[in-house]
Formats: sequence, structure tokens, C-alpha cells
Amino acid sequence: MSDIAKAVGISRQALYLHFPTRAALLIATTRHVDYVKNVDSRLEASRAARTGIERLDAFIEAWGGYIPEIHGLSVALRGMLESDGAVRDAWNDRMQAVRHGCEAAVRAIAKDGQLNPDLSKQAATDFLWTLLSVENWERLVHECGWTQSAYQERMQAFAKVALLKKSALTT
Amino acid sequence: MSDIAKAVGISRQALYLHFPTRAALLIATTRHVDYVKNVDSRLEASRAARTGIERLDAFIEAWGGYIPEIHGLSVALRGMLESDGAVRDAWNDRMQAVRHGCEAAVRAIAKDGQLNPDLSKQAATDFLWTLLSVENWERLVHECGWTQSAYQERMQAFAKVALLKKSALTT
DNA sequence: ACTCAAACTTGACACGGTGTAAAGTTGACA
DNA sequence: TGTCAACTTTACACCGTGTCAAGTTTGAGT
Repeated sequence: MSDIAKAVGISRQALYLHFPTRAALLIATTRHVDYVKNVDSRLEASRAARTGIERLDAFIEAWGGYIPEIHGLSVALRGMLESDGAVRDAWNDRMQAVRHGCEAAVRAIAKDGQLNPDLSKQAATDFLWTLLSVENWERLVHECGWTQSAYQERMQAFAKVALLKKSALTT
Repeated sequence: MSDIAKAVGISRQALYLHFPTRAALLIATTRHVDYVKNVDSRLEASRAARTGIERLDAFIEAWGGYIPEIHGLSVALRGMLESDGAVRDAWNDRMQAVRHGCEAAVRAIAKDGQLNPDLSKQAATDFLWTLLSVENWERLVHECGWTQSAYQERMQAFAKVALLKKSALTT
């Protein structure tokens, strides 16, 4: 809090005047970033896709491209997940938004009759959601040195190969 | 530290007598768990596999079955990754052991000529390693409610479909 | 049985970070 | 000119980590 106050150029107490706790500040920041960057509308952009596969690709591109922008914030929030319930709620809320995107993509694929028959829609959503986690992005891009475009392309490929039935893969 | 001392039945100061810092205690615990549970030998057990695919399956089974046992510890360690360099080293060391297992499985698959031609050995290792992260296990098993056996089976399936070339998948 | 060192205990304290409280300053604007 | 909101300074409480010092228990070796 002192560091932030210093960076902003106000006193620590003025910061507490605006945000009663550290958690509140982070949550407000989350909301603000959401507002500025318009995540939800980005994620919903994939709604325009005609086929399930297109929708999956569009969603991965939208979300995958968004991760770098919120990465720093996500690190800060994740550091407080266990200790702070409000942070946990804010984070879960954002992650549920992502999950809904995954769910919609899976549903579209299923509607096309192209879902891997070994997977329920639920399991497919679970897996896609996990695959696209911020943590995985961090590991691959930061730790393994993948470029952002390699990340996106490969994730699209992995997601397809995992979620689609075999006959849909020759496309 | 107080809680641990209380649980162990000694004074907080006696705990500091054995472990100079909280980080040291966690690192020592890591080492001890490793010793007791013998991770490395479990991970190396997959070495006996004849084919690359068998090796991959064996590795996922070994590591996947090990995650639940170290999960609590891993949560504690991960909470200190940014703040403590020693914890970071200890954690990275363990994760590198897992990565080596992934690398060996990928190498075995490549030797059989069954690696997906779109992937370098490096990229395949990166992906497998990421797929098998403790974080992903947590998300799927704890948050999504997958059973341990569902986790293992599906991970084996996903790993194969992602890493193997198409012609190797009909097996 | 005695001794001595190691293990442990009690109690105190320093430090840093979060959060609270209170009193004073500044400036816009009605 | 008065007042209100935003801000400042200063001080303090609380908690967890880690340090320090002095005293006590215990048990292994002689």
C-alpha cells in the first residue's frame, strides 16, 4: 500500500480513504481493468462465429490475447486467494466468465455434432477451461519462452484435437 | 509457525531452533516427503516401459498419482514463491524433476517415430509439463470435481492426442 | 550418582505491513 | 467568508516472523 501510494503520489492514508483494504483496491482494479479493456465483450465476440470450431478458435484468440494484459493483476490477486474471501469472489467471478465462454464454445461444437464422444459437455468445458488458465499461459509463455502467437496457435490446435471427434479433425 | 509448534507439541522457539525460517521448514519438509514417498524412483519407474506410449502412460500414472500426496505442501510452497528465493529454488528443483520425466517420455515417443510432426521435442515437453501441473490437477479434481481416476485416464488420453502423430492414434 | 551439553522453555523485543484514529491543511465554490 | 471534501501528518494497535537471553529439563557417558 505504501508503494502504491508513493507511486500514485498521495499519502498512504489517502489511499485508505479510497480503498478500505488492500483487497478492495485489487478488486476495484479488476473491475476497472475489465471496464477499460472490455473483456466480456471481447469474449462474446466469438458469438458471431458460424461453426463450433470457428467459435472455439475465436474464443481462444480473444481470451489468449487478453491474458497478457491482465497477467500482472492476476498474479497480485492470486497471492491473496486463500487469505481473502472478497478477492476470492472477485477472481472466481472473472474465471466464471471465462468458463462461460468455454462452455459456449463446447456447446456450439456439440451442436455441430463434432464433440469427442468420449467427453461430456461438462468434462470438455472443464478441460478447455483448465487448458486456458492464466497459470498455463504463464508457464508456457514466461517459463518456457513460447511466443504469444505460438501459444495461441498451439492452444487452438490442442483444444481441437482434445475436444473434437476424430472425423472432425481432418478439416 | 506458532500453529505448527503447537501441533507438534513444542514451543515456537524450539521450532526456530531446528528451522531458522519458515521457508527452511517448508524446504526440509519437501525433502523429507521426497525421501519418504520416493518420488524420483516412482517417476523413473516408467523407464521400464518398452514403447514411448507405454512410457507416457506410466509416467502420467506415476506423477498423477503422486500429486494428491504433495498437494497440501505444494500449496504452502507456492504461497511463498515470489517472496522467498530458497523456496523458489526448492520448488523449481522438484518441478524440473517432473519436467525431466516429461522430456524422457517425449524422447521415447520421438524415438518410436510417433511424435506429432507439428511439435518439436521441446514444445511437446513444454506442453506435457504444463498439462500435468499441480495447478491443473487442483482445478480439475478439486474445483471441477473430477475423480482421481478420471483425471488420470483423461490426462493420458489428452496427452496422447496432443503429442502423437495422427497415425499413432488409432492404436 | 554426577556432570555436562544439547534440547527445550519462558519471556521479551525488533521489524515490517495492514489497518485505525485524530487533528490539522488546502482549495474550490456557494 | 464559511464550509465541505480531499488530503496530510502523526501516532498507534495488531499480527506474524525472526532474534535474543536466561533458566530448566533430560539423558548419555563416565
